[in-house]
Amino acid sequence: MSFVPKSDRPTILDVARRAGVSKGLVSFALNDRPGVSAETRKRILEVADELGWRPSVRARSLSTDRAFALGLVLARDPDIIAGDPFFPSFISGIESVLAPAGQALVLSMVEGEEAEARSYRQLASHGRVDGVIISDLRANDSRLALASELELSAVTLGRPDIASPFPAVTVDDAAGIRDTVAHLADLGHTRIAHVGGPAVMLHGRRRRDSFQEAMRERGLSDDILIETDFSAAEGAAATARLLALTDRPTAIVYSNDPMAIAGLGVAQRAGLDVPRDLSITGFDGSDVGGYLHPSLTTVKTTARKWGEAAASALLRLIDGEQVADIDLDPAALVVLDSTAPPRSTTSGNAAAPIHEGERT
Amino acid sequence: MSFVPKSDRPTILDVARRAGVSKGLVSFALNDRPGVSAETRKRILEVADELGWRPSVRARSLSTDRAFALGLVLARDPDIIAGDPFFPSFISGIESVLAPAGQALVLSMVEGEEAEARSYRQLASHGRVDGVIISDLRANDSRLALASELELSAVTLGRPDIASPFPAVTVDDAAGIRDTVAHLADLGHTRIAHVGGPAVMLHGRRRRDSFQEAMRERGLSDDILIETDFSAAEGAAATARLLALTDRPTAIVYSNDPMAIAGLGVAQRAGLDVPRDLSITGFDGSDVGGYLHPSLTTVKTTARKWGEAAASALLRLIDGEQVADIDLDPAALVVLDSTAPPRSTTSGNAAAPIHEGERT
DNA sequence: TAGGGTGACTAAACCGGTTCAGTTCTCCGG
DNA sequence: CCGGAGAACTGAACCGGTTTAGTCACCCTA
Repeated sequence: MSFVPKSDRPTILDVARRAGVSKGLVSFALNDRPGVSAETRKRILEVADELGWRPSVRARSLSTDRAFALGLVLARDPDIIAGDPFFPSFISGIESVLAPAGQALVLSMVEGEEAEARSYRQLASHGRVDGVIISDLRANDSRLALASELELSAVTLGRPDIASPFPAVTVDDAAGIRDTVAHLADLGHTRIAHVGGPAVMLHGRRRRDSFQEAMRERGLSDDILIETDFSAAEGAAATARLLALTDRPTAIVYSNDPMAIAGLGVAQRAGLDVPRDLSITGFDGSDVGGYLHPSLTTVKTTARKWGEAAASALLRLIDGEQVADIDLDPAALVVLDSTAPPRSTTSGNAAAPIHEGERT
Repeated sequence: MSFVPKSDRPTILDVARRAGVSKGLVSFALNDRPGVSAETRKRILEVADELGWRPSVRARSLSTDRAFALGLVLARDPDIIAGDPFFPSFISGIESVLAPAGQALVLSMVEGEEAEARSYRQLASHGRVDGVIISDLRANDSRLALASELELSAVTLGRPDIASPFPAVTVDDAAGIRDTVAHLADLGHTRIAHVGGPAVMLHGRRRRDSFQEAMRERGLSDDILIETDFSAAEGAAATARLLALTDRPTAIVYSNDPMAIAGLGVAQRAGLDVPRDLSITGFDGSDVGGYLHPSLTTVKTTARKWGEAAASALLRLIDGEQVADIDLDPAALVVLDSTAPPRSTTSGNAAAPIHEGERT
């Protein structure tokens, strides 16, 4: 009859017995609650340490009705997210806050708004998360009401267009767009187009509005606009349409990098010299943009910081703190080689022919 | 004294009382266990449905010692992941299996191997997940032993180079590389370079080995190799070095798309005409590659299917099933415009000058 | 010296499931 | 007609924490 070593991790009861107290007192000591004498607390913590005891998240979860986890639901087409450098950096920012706090991130990637709502409901009803980060805000976004209904805490990325019970963590990308327009206008461009994201997405709309505002301020016409779904495919299609215009723009401001890169390809395939025949700018700063020929002038946002700020705000909110809106450093224009003065400031008709051996 | 409506969700006890049975029996009925008569089971399930009862994941978690969640730990630099279209599609594939199964995905993004190990330990000790998907396998990967030690179930993406207790879910990317080399050789290329990922990563190494093998089979020299970290930056640097060779290659096979795109930019900036002076191929098939000028010949892997297969294999494994290795459809070459016959098959010295108005 | 207040601590209920040891009832064979 | 097996079901322990009500010793005050 040999001694069987107990392989299981110690529980609060092991600690209590070893310290000669009740398990309730161990719980008090651990959670810094009053009613424990200083020396007893010390002894308990020492024993806990000695035994290598870590309280079970599951048990705490059941008794405190908390998940100790945050949720992020992404509802965009994976192919579009794939081109977007935002989320990996953003998530790594979240993670850097969560890991030290002993919290976890539950990620859900779905397609379509119904699946999105279902996902939120599932996270809530399964008690998987205590709060959610609401990204890619849409106009009149139903997720605000949904999160309230589900009694989830939440922070929004950007400020909603409707009354919101949740703190917003914001980056002023309007500044980046304004700088972009100013940069192009200073170079001498007057016909500037904007290829934007879906207007139903607030940041898509905001960038478009900022574009128009900046154009008007300069006395330039603000109506060469095309709305897309943020995909490279639609960015390419939009570019083709713009280049086919009789009085075509000399510069295009894209709302993200994948579209700008696709647009660059389309322009080059049409025989245009970028930036001499056409200036191009992106948004969100992908790594690869800097290595294109020409390298891409873009607006860099600080996705990682955004993730950190959102996660820590949400944790504080869940802890019952009052959390105010947070404004992060504005997005910054990075000027590289895809922008230059238009070929001829006065007469723009010396441009290269639009059509040329296109394939596909 | 008014009646206070009970806002909380029903528990198993509510169901039991309403059905006139003990809560144990409700549990049996729910889990399809023997010992419940057909009509009683029916009644219980009806009552459960009527009350809208869903068993609490937390409570089940505590009593069954299961998390009902899977973990994915990504240990690459976020900037590198950002350029890689693989993970979003992969994750969406995972999700499509998990959501209907009532399981969740816990995602962790860290930098460095120590942080990676810490993350696995935390997931395990907090009981956050029942199993993990091990991606980006490395040579002699310590995570296999770690997962065993932590008593986590696991599946690996690709076959490890050491004995593994876990099922592998594999895509034969060797086929894609072989096809790529065959395609280039058929076009008449003889000096073909390979810009690969880190050799410590098995898929980086595998692609390189496949490249060398395919080259040797054709009787071509297989030693123009550069190893990188998969980043656009190193892809660009590698390209610059290759172009500076006295007898420079007429084609470059890159191990992922971001490097190929960066390489394309470098070549063009050096005044080369791609594909006439230099053919270029990518790997993994980013969305944007198809819109570049020239559009990028690449190898498309089915990331989404990979995610589905890995998740469902892992769920079955956790359920105690025996799971065999799974081989998915091999990666397929997609020929677009970035590959063409070399300018001159016999004498290659009519190439354009390397240096030209470079900025940055 | 009784009464009241306070600090330290314990016992037990509780969170919402699962599981196991029994209990009851029915049916069947000898 | 009795004994035993098996099906259907119950009651309670259990998972590992938190929380509340209550006990006890001690000190201070009138």
